[in-house]
Amino acid sequence: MAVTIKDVSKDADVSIKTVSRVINNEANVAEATKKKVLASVKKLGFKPNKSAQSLRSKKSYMLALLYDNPNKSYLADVQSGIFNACKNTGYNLVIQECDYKSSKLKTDIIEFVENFKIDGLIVTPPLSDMEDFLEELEENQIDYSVIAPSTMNPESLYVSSNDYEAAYTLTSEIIKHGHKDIGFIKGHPKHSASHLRFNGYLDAIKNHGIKRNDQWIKQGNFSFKSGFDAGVEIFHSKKIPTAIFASNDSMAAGIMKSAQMKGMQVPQDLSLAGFDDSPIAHQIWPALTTVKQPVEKMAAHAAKILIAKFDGLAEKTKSKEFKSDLIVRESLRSL
Amino acid sequence: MAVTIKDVSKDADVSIKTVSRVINNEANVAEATKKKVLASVKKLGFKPNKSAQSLRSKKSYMLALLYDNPNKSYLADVQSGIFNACKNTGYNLVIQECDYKSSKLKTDIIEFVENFKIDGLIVTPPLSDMEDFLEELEENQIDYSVIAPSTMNPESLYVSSNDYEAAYTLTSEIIKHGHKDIGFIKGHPKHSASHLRFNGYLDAIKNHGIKRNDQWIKQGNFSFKSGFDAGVEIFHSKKIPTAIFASNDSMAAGIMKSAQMKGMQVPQDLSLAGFDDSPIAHQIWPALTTVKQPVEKMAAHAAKILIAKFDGLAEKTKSKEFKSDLIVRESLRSL
DNA sequence: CACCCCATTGATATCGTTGTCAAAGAACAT
DNA sequence: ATGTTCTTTGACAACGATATCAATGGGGTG
Repeated sequence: MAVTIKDVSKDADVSIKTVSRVINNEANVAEATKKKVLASVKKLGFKPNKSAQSLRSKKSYMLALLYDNPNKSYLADVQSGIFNACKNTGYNLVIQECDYKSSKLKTDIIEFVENFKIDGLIVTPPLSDMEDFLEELEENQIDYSVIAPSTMNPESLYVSSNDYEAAYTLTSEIIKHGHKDIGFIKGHPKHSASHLRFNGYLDAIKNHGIKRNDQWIKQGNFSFKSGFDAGVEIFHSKKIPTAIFASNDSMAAGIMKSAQMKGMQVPQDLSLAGFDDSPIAHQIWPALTTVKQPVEKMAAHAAKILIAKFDGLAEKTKSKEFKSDLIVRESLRSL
Repeated sequence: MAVTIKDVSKDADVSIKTVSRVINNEANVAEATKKKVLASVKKLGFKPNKSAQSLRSKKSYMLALLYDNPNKSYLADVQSGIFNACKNTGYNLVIQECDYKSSKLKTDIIEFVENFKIDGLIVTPPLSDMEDFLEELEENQIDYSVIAPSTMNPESLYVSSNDYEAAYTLTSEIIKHGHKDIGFIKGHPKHSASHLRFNGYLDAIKNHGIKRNDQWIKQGNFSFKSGFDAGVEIFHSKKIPTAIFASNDSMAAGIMKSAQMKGMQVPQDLSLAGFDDSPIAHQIWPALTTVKQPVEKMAAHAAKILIAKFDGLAEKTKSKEFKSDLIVRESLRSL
């Protein structure tokens, strides 16, 4: 049989409430008592029973990750980050796949949270961009932390990245390499990152005196196929750009494939850039110039601020914007 | 406040124990009583409190997925499969990253299971190949279900795939395309799938009267880089094979990159085949000939048989071997 | 010295289920 | 009619923690 709080209280010769106070770090416990209790805890190897804690305190010590069909490597990174943040905190991670288009989304999630007494949610794009969904959570007093939200409410918990600046920088880099005819593939319209990246691109070409050419600007949805299709379309134009900036790496890889199938060489005939630095960026040849976001760190931080809130340490850990790094690889050449 | 079993018992005018009997589908409840209770349950929208159930019955209604740094898309597929199997069963999924090399692995996992009262584990490679680890689980009476185990113990719960046959078939297909000089990149030595695939290759060439050439057989570890390195090595040989079969797609992509960097064209100068049909297989050009395993279905089945065991339906859902599909794409050409 | 205050501690109720065990009543055999 | 067995049901304890609130005692104040 496992060690219970009762065993500890007997061993340390105090009441069970005092043991409870110690393991919960409550105030007003004499230093000597605390030491005595902690010694017994260690000696007996006592671990509080989660179910009992949960039942009494209405907390489950579980966070849930909400996602909707993201890029697989993105998901893995996010998970990994959260996982590391949870380590040694007593919290655990439950994953929950959602369908952002479902009309039952809100009720399903709320029911899930109530049913499992989930303490808090970590919300990823595109769910993070659904204002009404987040509002619903607030109305139901569900705590959450958002990764890459579209509007950064200073009241709420979030982590964001500098998508706009990074896209601006990358576009400038392409221009510095001598390119003037630069196409752009937009990301999934429901992701706020898509618009940020697009605006970064637009402002960068504008500030460098380059006119926007809508023939070279295509709508994608972050999938490989949408990039491939966009590439096929662009390569049908009379004039072909010398460089294309895709809003993520999968789409850039799609363009590369469509270019190569047309007999074009990257980067000799076409320079390419992506975004995210997902595994495929360096697993193809030539490797993609791209922007690396610290996804794992961001996810870890999202978890940390949520846990900090529960533990009343909100002051120490706050919402934060993370910086991305430009990674220049072979797919971009100088003209 | 949420509806409790007490509310239901009052509404249905029975004791709480009877309500408990009904919601747990216990025997010896009169049909009329059962109906009455179920009506109240529905009317009040009663959902049993997981924490209380868990505390009293020592079950958590949680499965844990154990994995160690797998291919990201594999992980996502496995998760997705388990997730679907859990839907509407009342079980949920917790994920647990492990380090198979850690000396504390066993104790860590056992502690984790006890701490969170995890009902059962789903074990993926390479953990599924560690006999002593699985034995330790049995000794501690921890229920588990294994994905792709190295030895298929009919007593235990597992799902497997026909790695050997698939590798044999794929190799035969390469031979049918006229290749006689066929290299092979082995997978991670701790994964039983690596050996199965290698043996499938070996037997296929042998049965077709082709002699094994160890210069073209390299040890990899399933990573892109290990494939790349193996490619570099092989292309340094005096004689270069006309085709290479890599034990997974990442390594095949690595070889492709190293070939392309050397100025070789795939499949004109070299045919390639991979295994797994991971996203990269069709995101590069030429797309990889490969073998597709129904990973999601396998994972779902692994979860199902575990849950069936808990619910006493073991007879209905059993361990099972899944068949893989050969997918021939452009990376393989006829000589 | 009497008084109050505050820090510390503990006895006991409580969370919402399931487990134990016994009672009540129906069914059947003697 | 009586005894035996089986089905159905409920009263109450138990799971292992936290919450409430009152008791204790040391220290400061007038």
